[in-house]
Parts: sequence; structure tokens; C-alpha cells
Amino acid sequence: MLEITRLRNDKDEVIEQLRKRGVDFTKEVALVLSVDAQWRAAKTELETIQAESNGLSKEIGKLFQAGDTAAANAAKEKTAALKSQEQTLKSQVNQLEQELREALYQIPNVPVAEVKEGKSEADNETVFEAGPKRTFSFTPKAHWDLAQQYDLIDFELGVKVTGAGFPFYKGKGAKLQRGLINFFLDEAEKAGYQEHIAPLVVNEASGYGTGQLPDKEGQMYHIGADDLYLIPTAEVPLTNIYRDVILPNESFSIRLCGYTPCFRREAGSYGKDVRGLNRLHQFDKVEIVRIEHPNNAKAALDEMVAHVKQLLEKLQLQYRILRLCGGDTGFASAITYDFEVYSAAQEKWLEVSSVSLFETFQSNRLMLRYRGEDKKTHLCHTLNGSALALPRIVAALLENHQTENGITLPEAIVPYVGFAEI
RNA sequence: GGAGAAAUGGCAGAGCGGUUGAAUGCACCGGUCUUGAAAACCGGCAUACCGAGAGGUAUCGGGGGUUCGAAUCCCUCUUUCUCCGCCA
Repeated sequence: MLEITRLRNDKDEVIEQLRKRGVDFTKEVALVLSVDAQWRAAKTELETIQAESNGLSKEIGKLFQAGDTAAANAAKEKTAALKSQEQTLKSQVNQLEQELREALYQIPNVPVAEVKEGKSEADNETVFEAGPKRTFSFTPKAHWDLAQQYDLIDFELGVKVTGAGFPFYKGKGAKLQRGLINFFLDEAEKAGYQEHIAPLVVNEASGYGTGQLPDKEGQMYHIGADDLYLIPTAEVPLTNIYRDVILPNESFSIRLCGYTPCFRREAGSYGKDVRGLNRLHQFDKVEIVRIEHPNNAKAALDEMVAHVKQLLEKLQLQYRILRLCGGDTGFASAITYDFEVYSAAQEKWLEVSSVSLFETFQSNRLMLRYRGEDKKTHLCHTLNGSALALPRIVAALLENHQTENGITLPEAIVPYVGFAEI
């Protein structure tokens, strides 16, 4: 949620920058500002009346204490009119407040200067590309074939027990998962991120805090009996640790990481993209999260990008980094870098990580603040990134490191998985 | 799952219908004293919104109600604690 003060002070600039998302938000911004003005006017009026009736009540109290019951009862008569006025104004203010919030929810985050205008993924800029693409002297197999051939992953079994998108990992396939999780966690810890094991279900307030609700309600699994949501990413529980928190100025930087399974309904996905490990309803991910002082947020973003880069290098995967264009940048994000690895077998790029800076967009909803040098509270900046999501990394490892009669694992993870060859 | 008790500022802990945004202690910040520190003493110390400011309003777990007036009474939800039952 954008800060209302930013819209009040800087509306033209906000609209201008939002244009980079390929959408004109003039109307939405105007609506927010008009509701805001009405809200403020109604609130001022309400408070005047409240002040009046508070004063009257105090007087009545004094009169009763002085024993002047007659005068007190006379004063009471006057309060009736005030009371009904107060009630109508109160409901008006409440309604305007809700309208304001809803209007504000319609406006996405403002992209930062480096983000280029664009409508879709076709307009994303490649800012870095590593190494030559792997070539093969034989026809490489897709990971779903390799997984079956070496008995690593069983998709059919998952369909039987649960449904599509919930595979079983078996034997070396399961060990590879476990090893990768530990590898990613250790790397994150080395970079200063404190490990957390988080709840896998969250309440409604947390869903709102990080912005999954109300926009993406249909994407989360909802447990009706207890009104809880399965997490779509560790970002939700990890960032919500800091909901309604005021940090001392010297707290920064805060770095958390955590491995969790992630659950996504992926409503509306179909076709080729969902084959094999490309898109699952349940998958494993190590997430890194940072809470930063606004002055340090950009540097933090660069560090996170460097961290993910280094992971992909250790995995010896060919990858590229994209700076997403305005239209492809997520609703809450001010700037996002996507990491993609190239799968020679599928002949396409697979997104394996997404690193985003939200500036105050999340902290504004979360009420996550710090106390500045000026002794006042200010909103923190939040960031997060996958480091990394497992399924597509596994897909890429299998596909890119296959030989004619096996799969050779990169050196860095051998100690973690316990074998070098599949 | 059943029965009871409780939820107040950073923490501890009073208040239980009227000038209480809230005693007191601790913590914290500033000052006096001291060569320095400690101690002692003095002062300050919740958050948010509206307002140029003066000031106003709201908030004592959340929501609703009674009342001219609620931290205080009632209802409801949530959480915590104790006891019983069940269970990894």
C-alpha cells in the first residue's frame, strides 16, 4: 500500500512513474485523493463534536460532584442532539476510511528510476548473462524423462495420493532435495541471514501484511475450518514477524532466511509450462528476507542479487539476470530482478529466483517502523528473494549436467547430497 | 474437548463509573554534584491521526453494547495461565 502522504505531495510524479507499468492510474489516484479529502473533512467535523460532548460530560461530572443535580440533568438534555450527530459522522468517517483503504489497494507500487517502461516479459532487460550455454554431443533429455529413468521423482504417485503438482521425490532424488536445502541454508547463514523454521500456515492478518490478501486470495490454499492460509512463500511468515513493530534505529540490517515448503494453487495455469517440475502446487524454497533502513535498501538489494548469483555459479548453471520492466514487476515491488537458468533440453529459460525491493509498500501495511535519529517513527524498507527455489534448480541440474550415462553433480553440493553421480 | 482465572505504557504493577493518557517502581534520556564513574537529587520519557500553530481526537488484548460520562459494568471474539481429559 502506497503512503497516502506520497500521493498528497507528489501525485503527478507518482502517476508519471506508474505509467511505466503500461497503465494510466490518473483516475485511481484522483479517487484516493478525493476520498482522502472527504475523510479528513468528516473527521475534523467529528472531532469538533466529540470535543464539545467531552467538555459537556466533564461539566456534568463536576455538577454531580458538587451536588447540583438539577443543573446536571439540565445539561444532560443538551447531549442528545450531539450524540446523534456524533453517530452519523462516525459511521461516515468509518465508511470513508474503508473506501480510502480500498482505493489505495488498487494502486501498485511505484517503480524506481532504473525500471524501464514495458508491458510484458518481452520488455525485460537482461542486465547480466553468464557463460556460454551448455552444448551436447547427444540429444539431451528433459528432466521428467531423466527423473523417471533414474527413479528420482514420481509424478504419477503424487497424482494418486494427492493430485497433479504434488510429486514424490525418491532415493537420490529425495537426497538431492535435502542436500540442496542444507546447501542454500548454509550459504545464507554465511551471508548473515539468521535461519528460521516458520509456521507453514498463517492467519488473515499476515496475508494482508505482505499483500497476498486481498489481491491474490485465489492463489493461496485456505483452511476453512480454522480460517488459515497455507503459505505461498516463507516471505509471509518471515516478514510478518515484524508486523506492528517499531525498531530502534540501530537494529539494521535485519537478515532472515528460512526453508519452507510453499503451496500455490496456480489457478489458471495449464499447458506446457506445468510439465514436470516447472510448476508445482507444493515446492521447497529457501527464502532470504531483509528489513532495512531506507538509506541502505538499494545496497541491500545489490547484495542479495550478488548472493543469488554466487549460488548459481557454485551450481555451475548458465543463467541470466533480468531487470523486470514496469509491466512485469509485481504489484508490491518497486524493482525486481529475476534469475533464469537455461535448460538446453527444454530449450528455454526457467525462472529460479526473484529478488525484490518493496520500499515502504509492505511496511506501510505491516506498520513496520523504526525510530530515527529525529526520534520520530519512519517506515522501514523490506526486501526478499528466493535463494533458491528448488524444483527448477533440480530440473536445471538434471538437464544441464546430464551425460550420456548419468548426471554429474557440481562439486559444491557433493558434500551435501553425499554422492557425485546419479 | 471440559472447568476456572486473567489480558493496563519498554518491563513490573496500581486503578475497578466522573478533571485518569492512566499512580508507583525499574529501565531509558537530559541535568546538578564528582578528577572520572557509581550513588544521590532534579527534570523528561506511549502511539496514531487532524491542524501552520494553539490545540483537538482516538487508543488500557480486538469488536460491539449500557451511560451525559467506561481502563472500570454487560455481551462477544482472540490470546495466555491453572486444573481435568485426550494425544505426538
